[in-house]
Amino acid sequence: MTFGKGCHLHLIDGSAFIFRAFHALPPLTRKSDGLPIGAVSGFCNMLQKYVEDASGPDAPTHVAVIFDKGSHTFRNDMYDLYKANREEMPEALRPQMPLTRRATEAFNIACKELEGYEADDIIATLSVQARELGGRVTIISSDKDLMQLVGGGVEMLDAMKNRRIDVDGVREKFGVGPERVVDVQALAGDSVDNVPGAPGIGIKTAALLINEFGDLETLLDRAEEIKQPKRRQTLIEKRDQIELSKKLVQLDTNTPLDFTLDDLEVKEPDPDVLLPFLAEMEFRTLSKRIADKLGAEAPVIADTPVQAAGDDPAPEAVPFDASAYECVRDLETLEKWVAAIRDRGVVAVDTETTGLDEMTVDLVGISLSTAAGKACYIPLTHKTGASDDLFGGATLVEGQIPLDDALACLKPVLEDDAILKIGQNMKYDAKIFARYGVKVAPIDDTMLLSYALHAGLHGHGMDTLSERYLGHEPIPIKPLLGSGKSAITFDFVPIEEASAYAAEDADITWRLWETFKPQLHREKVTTVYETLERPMVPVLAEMEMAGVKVDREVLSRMSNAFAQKMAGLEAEIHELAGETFNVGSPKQLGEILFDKMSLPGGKRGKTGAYATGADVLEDLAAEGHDLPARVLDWRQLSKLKSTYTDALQDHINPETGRVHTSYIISGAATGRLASTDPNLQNIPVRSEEGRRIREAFVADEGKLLLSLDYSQIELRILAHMADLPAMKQAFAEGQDIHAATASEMFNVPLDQMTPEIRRQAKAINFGVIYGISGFGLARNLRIPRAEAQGFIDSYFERFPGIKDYMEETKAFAKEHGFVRTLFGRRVHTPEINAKGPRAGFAYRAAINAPIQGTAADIIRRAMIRMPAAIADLPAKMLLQVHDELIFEVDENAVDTVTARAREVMEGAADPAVHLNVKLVADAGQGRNWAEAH
DNA sequence: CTAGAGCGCTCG
DNA sequence: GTACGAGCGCTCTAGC
Repeated sequence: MTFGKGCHLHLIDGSAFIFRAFHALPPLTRKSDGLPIGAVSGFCNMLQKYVEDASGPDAPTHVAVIFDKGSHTFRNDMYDLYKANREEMPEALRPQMPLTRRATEAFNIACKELEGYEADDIIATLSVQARELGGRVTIISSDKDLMQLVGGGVEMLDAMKNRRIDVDGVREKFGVGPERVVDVQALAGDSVDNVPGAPGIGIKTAALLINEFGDLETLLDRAEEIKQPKRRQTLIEKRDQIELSKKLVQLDTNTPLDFTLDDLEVKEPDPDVLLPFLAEMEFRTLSKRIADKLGAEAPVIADTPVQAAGDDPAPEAVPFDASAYECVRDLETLEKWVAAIRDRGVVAVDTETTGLDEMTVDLVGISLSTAAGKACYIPLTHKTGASDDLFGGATLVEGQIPLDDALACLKPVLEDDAILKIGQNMKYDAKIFARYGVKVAPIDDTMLLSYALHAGLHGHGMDTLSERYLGHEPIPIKPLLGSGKSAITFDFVPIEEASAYAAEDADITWRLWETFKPQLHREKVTTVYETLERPMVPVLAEMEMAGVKVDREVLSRMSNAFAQKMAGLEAEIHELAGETFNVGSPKQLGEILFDKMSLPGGKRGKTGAYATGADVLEDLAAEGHDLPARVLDWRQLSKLKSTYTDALQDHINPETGRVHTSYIISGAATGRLASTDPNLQNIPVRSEEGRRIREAFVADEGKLLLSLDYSQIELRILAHMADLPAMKQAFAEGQDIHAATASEMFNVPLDQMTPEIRRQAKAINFGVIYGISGFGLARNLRIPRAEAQGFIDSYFERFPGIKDYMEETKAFAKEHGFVRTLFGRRVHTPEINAKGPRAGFAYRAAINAPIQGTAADIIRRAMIRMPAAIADLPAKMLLQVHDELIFEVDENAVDTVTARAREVMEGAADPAVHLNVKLVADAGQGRNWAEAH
């Protein structure tokens, strides 16, 4: 059939399909030989789904899958940095690229690519040709670069979200019509493709400008007329760069194709070609399904696994469907769910609450899921009426199971040892349930599964995971709750909407569990998950619920004292400046220092503002300038007041009189915890004035605070891992490690050590842990770079194991894309093979991660064993600060607890790892944290 | 008013 | 252009 009026051309962006498939699926391999095949599998499934969906009245008459070919295109000739910061193709994906071409042909769909051109250019050319012949075009892609083609019978279809994008859709995305999209892109640039654009101008501003001036050329010609000085300057100065950007984003509609639209006519797949291909790939489920469709016999695929048995197949994709969720509004229905859970032995659980602070919020509803697509929501305390009316304006919505009845019904399964409860960030839900008298156990946590598998690759929030691994964008909570002043709490969300949202969360959690759990074995992180991640949940939940007592009076007094001092300093600063300004504004301060007073060294950062960091001000103060010296004092007080004495008071729980932080288990890529709301891991200690904040952290009456901290744990780990005999011996002899290092490096006997030499050695020791560089050390010690490099060279000479460790670690990271701690924790370093400064960052992070991560593993092991070790004593573990644990202990039991805790901490590496350096924990005690430290 | 970016500072 | 890993408060700007 000749292409013409009435024809409908579908153009599929093949690369997008492949990458989507690759990232959405676990790393599947072909059973017979282990060839990575996940992307091909996903690609075939997507093609199959496409073919099924594409039938019907709006079916295409012509279709092609378009691929990129080669990494060098004509755009690189215009701009050699085009797509320069693209990550390299993952190793597992490379061999799959040709297979996806074969797959396309096996489905009997035209498969097109052209050396030196991107798929987008071919798509552009074909779209224009089809339009000129009076046909319609649907581009199956979500790539915004293709939006310039929309209009005049050309539309886009985002296959993942199943959303059509027409001219209005483009307008929504870019603020201009398709014909002006390239103008907006030329201004806004694109960090993914490394299109420079105009710095400081994003899509919103670009659209505004284009709409005002009509098009890019007019805008650039009349740039003088722009009112905002910064924009005007940017557009005038960066004109060449903007014009180049336009050429980069403008698609080529005249690519030299060696085929015509007529060649793309839709053809039925040939079973004799397609089925053998699927058999070769060993896609059992898919070949069966397609064989049924084509009315042919499914090919027999031999089952010759090379991998361990118990290797689960990828979960079959069940589409997300909110209408399939059940809203449970009576006890009989809930009992049916409970029976189903008992039958299944496992359930995904999620709670909905009135806020985010587990210690104060109320339970609003519970959702459950027992299979992909099968989920329910149990509304419990949804209300209606005025949410701010404290006098009964809000009333409970009818048709909800009474809270106590529902909990009584669920409690037996939630506490049943034989039933696994899955959650996403289960610590949150477990704490909520605990407050309602339900002790949830045993558990799995999809957030922690992802963390064990993917630390360093991406975040582990549900939205990220769902989009990445399920290809599904969860219902956002924003539209339900609103924002700002008008925001409501979840109990005022209508049950219908709440139900769809909440049940979906449980459904997603279930599917993530199905996706991740089988991968633990394959990726060899089962032990990490089971001994370092999951057991942290109950331990941290206990610590967080215990909280630490904070004396409001102490903070309040300090706050007043700080305020007075600050007022005095502020007056002095204004006096010295000769005008009043906001001392807290780095921008205004910079202008005073470097413009008005013309002090030396005014360096501007990337936003054009002067840098006024402590290092800059210290240099100026050292030259005898009073104003920067006063500002430094003011800043210190300001920090202490706002972040600590003031903000901390707001975190005192009125019921407990204590501060309950929240630890994020998957917060740091290295295995460290992070503390939030409030962060109790950065309470001041280094300055005398700051340290006094710790006096406000107190023990309850009759008790003391006890602190144990690992002495030099990271250097000890380094000495072990890099095998540094001199350092190991110094530790064995209990020497001052920095002095010993200095002695070794500078040939100074210990009894002649000076503080200055020791200080330098200390800086170098830390530098090594951080992935040392001459530049970094020079800046830290404020010495010339060459001198710093000399220090490093002699360090490497005296401790040759260091160099080997660094080289081996780097090589391992480059080969595998991750590094490991002594306990097997993986920390991914995806940028290690990048180009430019990013590689440097990745390299230093790779050096540091095994050291910092091993220390994190060790204290986690100690924390997990601690509750049992002190169970019979009147003591509670309250806080962790990376290498320190803080307890609250009855006065008369302090010595016993110290001994027990020390034993656990010092033996925490055993028996999994035998360190050839001993671990030492120092202890301190007192009425408050300042005394105990 | 609200959201987000950037800066600066706190800790191990 | 750089030391590694985090969280949070303030200012400033853009946009509703």
